Amino acid sequence: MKFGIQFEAGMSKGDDTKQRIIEKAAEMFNKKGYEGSSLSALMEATGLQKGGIYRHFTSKEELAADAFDYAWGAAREARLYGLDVTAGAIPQLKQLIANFVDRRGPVPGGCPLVNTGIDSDDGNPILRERARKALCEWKERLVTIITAGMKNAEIRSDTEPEDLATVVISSLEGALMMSRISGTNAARRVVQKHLNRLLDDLARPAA
Amino acid sequence: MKFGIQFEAGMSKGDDTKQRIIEKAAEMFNKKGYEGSSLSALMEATGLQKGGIYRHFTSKEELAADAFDYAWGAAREARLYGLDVTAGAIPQLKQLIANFVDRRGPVPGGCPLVNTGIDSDDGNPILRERARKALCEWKERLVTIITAGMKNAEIRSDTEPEDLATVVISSLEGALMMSRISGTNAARRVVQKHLNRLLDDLARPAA
Amino acid sequence: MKFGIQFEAGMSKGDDTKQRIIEKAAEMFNKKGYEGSSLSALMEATGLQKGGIYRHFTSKEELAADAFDYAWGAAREARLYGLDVTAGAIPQLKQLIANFVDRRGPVPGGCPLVNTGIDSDDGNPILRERARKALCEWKERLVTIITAGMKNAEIRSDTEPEDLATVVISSLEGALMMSRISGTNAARRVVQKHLNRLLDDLARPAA
Amino acid sequence: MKFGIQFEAGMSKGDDTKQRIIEKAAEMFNKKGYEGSSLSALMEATGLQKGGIYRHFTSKEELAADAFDYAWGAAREARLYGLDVTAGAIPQLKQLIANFVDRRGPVPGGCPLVNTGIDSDDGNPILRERARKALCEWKERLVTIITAGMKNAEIRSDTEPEDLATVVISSLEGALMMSRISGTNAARRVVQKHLNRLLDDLARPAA
DNA sequence: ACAGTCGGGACACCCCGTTTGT
DNA sequence: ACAAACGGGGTGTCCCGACTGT
Repeated sequence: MKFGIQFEAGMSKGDDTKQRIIEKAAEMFNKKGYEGSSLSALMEATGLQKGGIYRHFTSKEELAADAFDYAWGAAREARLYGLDVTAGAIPQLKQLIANFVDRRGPVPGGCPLVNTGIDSDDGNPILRERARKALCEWKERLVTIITAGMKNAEIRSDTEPEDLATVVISSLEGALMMSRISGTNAARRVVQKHLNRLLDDLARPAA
Repeated sequence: MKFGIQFEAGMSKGDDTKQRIIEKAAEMFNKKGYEGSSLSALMEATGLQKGGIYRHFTSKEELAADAFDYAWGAAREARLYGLDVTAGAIPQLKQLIANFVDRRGPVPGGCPLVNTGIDSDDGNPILRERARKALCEWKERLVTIITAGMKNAEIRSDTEPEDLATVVISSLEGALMMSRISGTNAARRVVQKHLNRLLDDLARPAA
Repeated sequence: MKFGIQFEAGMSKGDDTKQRIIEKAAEMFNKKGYEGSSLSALMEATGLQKGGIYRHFTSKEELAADAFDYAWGAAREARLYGLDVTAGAIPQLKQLIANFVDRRGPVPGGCPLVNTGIDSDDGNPILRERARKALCEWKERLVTIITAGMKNAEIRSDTEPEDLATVVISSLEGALMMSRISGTNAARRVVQKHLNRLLDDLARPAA
Repeated sequence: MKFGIQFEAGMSKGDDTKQRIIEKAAEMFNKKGYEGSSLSALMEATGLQKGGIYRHFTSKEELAADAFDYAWGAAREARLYGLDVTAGAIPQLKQLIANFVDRRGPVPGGCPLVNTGIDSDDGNPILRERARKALCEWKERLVTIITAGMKNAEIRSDTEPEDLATVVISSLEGALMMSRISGTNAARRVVQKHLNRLLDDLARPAA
């Protein structure tokens, strides 16, 4: 299964081309930002002409939106990898954290959510809205796991699911950012260790 | 006192103009990124013509570097506000966190460190290096506070100063980013609460 | 027949436009020099917009090179006009000189070879090289005629073909230059007379 | 003795500066042409600021005119070198030709007369006029020598002084141009030989 | 008076995202 | 899907006037 949005069967040649454009564009936008990505560069990357690109997208902004959906879908999938065969909320969260730290999304350039959110936080309301919604859904995903863990007494009952999800996401994304700036992945490891210990604390009954 | 880098006395008219350009540019770059900021927009913001701007900077990149120094200087100062009159490492850290959550730096558009780091993480090596160095010094600042707290037994001796600093920065910057994307400041409050509790734990003697 | 380089059949609309640009540019470059010719002026002359011009040339320098090829091709053709139906080396040379003196090349502004050579003799190595090669081929053309004349005893055997070609070209180009500066064509006539007498001398057997 | 136009005694510091500017400018204009020479480059070459230059000249065009006068004065002096101690019209002409071929004027970049004349032959009427007048005077100089040679029977009486001067100048300037384009000085030598033989012919009585 | 700073507009070349014919 | 053209905007540089301190 692909990322939901994308096609599965009956893909014509045009759809295939569109998908190829999206994949190349996703990488470019994720690495260079919206303004930093030019259609000329995309032409070279795809081997198409401008007209060939504009057949599939009415504007650069729409292309960027589709590219974001693809990139974020890929990133989300990578982060959820293996969760469906993991039992228990705490192990699932730990797995998710490990995925975040270790697995590189198929789209290089860092977390599409952060990149797009920051890149478009002035102007470009379409992208901004997509990033907002993606973040919201992503948090809900964590909340769902945490709530399930609380239901079956795996996680302390005085936990606030929303708050825990927020802390996990903040720490991870912040660590990813530090890693990118500093050029090392030390921050990711440190935060992983910290979060794992935090989860262990939550697993213990309240004192 | 200004941010150290900037002038105080003997400012000729030209220096004054240069400073005005930097301040406007810092805001623009912080909000729109490097590629998204055009000199034309800066012309309008400053009321100067191209020639008037290019007298003071040889290129957009140099201007961006100066603007970053200014913006980051302002942000750091805001985050360290009041720390010199606060006694104790733990109160200092809490004050720093509160500053981060509550005080808006004089340069709108989010944390210059994050913005610049992510914006320039491909290409633009000059900015990238400045962001890297700024992050490094910022972390060292926290490490210094933490180490001092451990020396006078205020903080548990089994704490790793580097790791704690990394966790604090990651969480805060990640929370800021979530706030920007979601449009609320809920994430900042949550992470503040979380970090304060963490610090309280570290203040207790090891069990 | 056009100037060899240019197209004759299968010209698409784009090629036609490109040719139009080249022709206008050739005149501008020949009259105003490389630095003195602006793209804006070319826009006006061609009726195209910036984008329409830059589709066909990646840079001003490339355009200048194409324009030189065109202008020189036209000039050379004008100078060789009628030579193919002229019998004998001496008459051919006289015809060539007359062409030089009387026929205006289709590209106004003087001899493209001289203009380009002098205009680009510092910097602009591409143009400089084209001018150098053009001059070399031009001289060879004269040498070929002279050598043929010597072979069939039309020209004295103690003639140095290279030297004679050099003298002819120097005198003609120098005269053209004097004409341009002084605003009259007296110099051209004088040099024509001089060269014709020189050729007559060479036609006579050595004393 | 300097070139007449320039100062000899009572030069204040300002005049000295002005002269320094002129010398640098003369070289730049001679090498790069009017449009290709920027005041910024001249600032760097002279070590002065814009204001420092514009104190002495009201515009770039006036500066170019003064620079031309200087460059041409220097070139003319070089070409006339030693003529005052040479006896006889034919030896004087040969000396002049030799000077042209061998002596490099103190201002690099080729013959200022040709450069300026061609560079300014559209637009820039001031420069154009100066070049025209300089060429006229230069030819008169040769005519004077030739006429004197005819008066004392050194040169054949059926010679047209104007025509001979035109031929000499055309050949020499044309040869200089060929040398510059081809990068060798072969053309200059060839034309020198040719002109010397021509002068020898004129020295013999008419047959 | 005069060297030098500062700023002003205009324009350079180049490239952008977009639309159109086909 | 492409080739062509369109406008407009990008950064950078130009030449020059006006102001500033000496």
